Amino acid sequence: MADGPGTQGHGGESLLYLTDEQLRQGIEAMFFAYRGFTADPDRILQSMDYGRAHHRAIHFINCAPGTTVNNLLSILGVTKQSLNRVLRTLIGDGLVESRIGRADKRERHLYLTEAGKELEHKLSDAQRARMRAAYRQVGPEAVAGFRQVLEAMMDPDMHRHYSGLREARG
Amino acid sequence: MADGPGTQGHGGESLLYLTDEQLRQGIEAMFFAYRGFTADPDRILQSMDYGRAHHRAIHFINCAPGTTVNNLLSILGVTKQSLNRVLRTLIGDGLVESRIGRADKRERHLYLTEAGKELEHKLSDAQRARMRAAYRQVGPEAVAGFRQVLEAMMDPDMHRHYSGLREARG
DNA sequence: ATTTTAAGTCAGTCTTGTTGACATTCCAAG
DNA sequence: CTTGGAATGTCAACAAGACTGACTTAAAAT
Repeated sequence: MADGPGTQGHGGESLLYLTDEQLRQGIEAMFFAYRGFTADPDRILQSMDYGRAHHRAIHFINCAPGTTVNNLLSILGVTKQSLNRVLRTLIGDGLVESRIGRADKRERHLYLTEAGKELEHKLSDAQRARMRAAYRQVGPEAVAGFRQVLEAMMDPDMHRHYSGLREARG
Repeated sequence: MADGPGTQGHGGESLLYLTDEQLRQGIEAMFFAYRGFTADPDRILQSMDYGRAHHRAIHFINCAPGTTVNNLLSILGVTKQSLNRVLRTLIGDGLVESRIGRADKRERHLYLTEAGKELEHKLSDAQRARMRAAYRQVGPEAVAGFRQVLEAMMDPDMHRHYSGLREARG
């Protein structure tokens, strides 16, 4: 506990970046940044009676068209009851289409309709705009470091989903 | 829309890190990483009938002892009513002390009690452990980049709070 | 034929956000 | 001094979105 600089038992390189104070700053930065990260889509969603839950569903259905409910469940890390409430409204509003699987008729495969794709674009454009501005401001090396830290912070299960989605897209 | 590589209008340096696909990956990484980021404290809190909101309040009261309710409000970005419910349980459980301001008797100044400090340590130790593991894994340059991107992603208001807290601690 | 799996539903609870109404305190203009 | 805002904080009621648990239906696997 309460590690100071140099108490890591290593030697040689500077370990200043591992002090409790540095870690605390990282924690706060993560907190404030995540708020900024979700702020723009949240504003759009609020004006149409949707919430962040709808955004997440739309995002991952768009990434992996034809995904099953079960698969989406494990990516989002929520219960099926919780997801189902969201999905029901999205299907009812004609943003998502649910097709019965032809191989396994128990499964429902999820797709965005044209209206769904339109909303997805609106939301991700807003989010990407902020991300792009930040990326452009700091340059490619900082972005590479950013991504490395984020990946290292994920739970192994989440990292599996993350790389899975990346590979599926090439 | 749908920027490809090199459509930024700049020239020279590689802008591959600004493609829509790269930005999309950054968005997903942020989503999954934030879940990991909060997972450990969430587990601790769940076992004691508290939630993430309690954690946030405790964290920032610890950073800025004697802060007023109003100040905490603007940092956390919630309504005073929402914060008040959380604060009431924390005060009732003896983790936070609320002292009436001597200059302005409308204000309440907030402090952690010994029990409050104990819980704060437990929570931040868990969160720092994950952060430290990630930091150690990727090295100081990546960490510097991580912090740069996070700062660039914050809303200006949030960035003000963030630097404010940093300066207050030296 | 039985069991397991995928999906959906209904009911109830909890956390945490919201708005609205209200009490207290401060301060400044009359 | 008094009175009328403005600021601060509290109480009450409600909504979104997460959770659990029990249950149904249909299809697949054994």
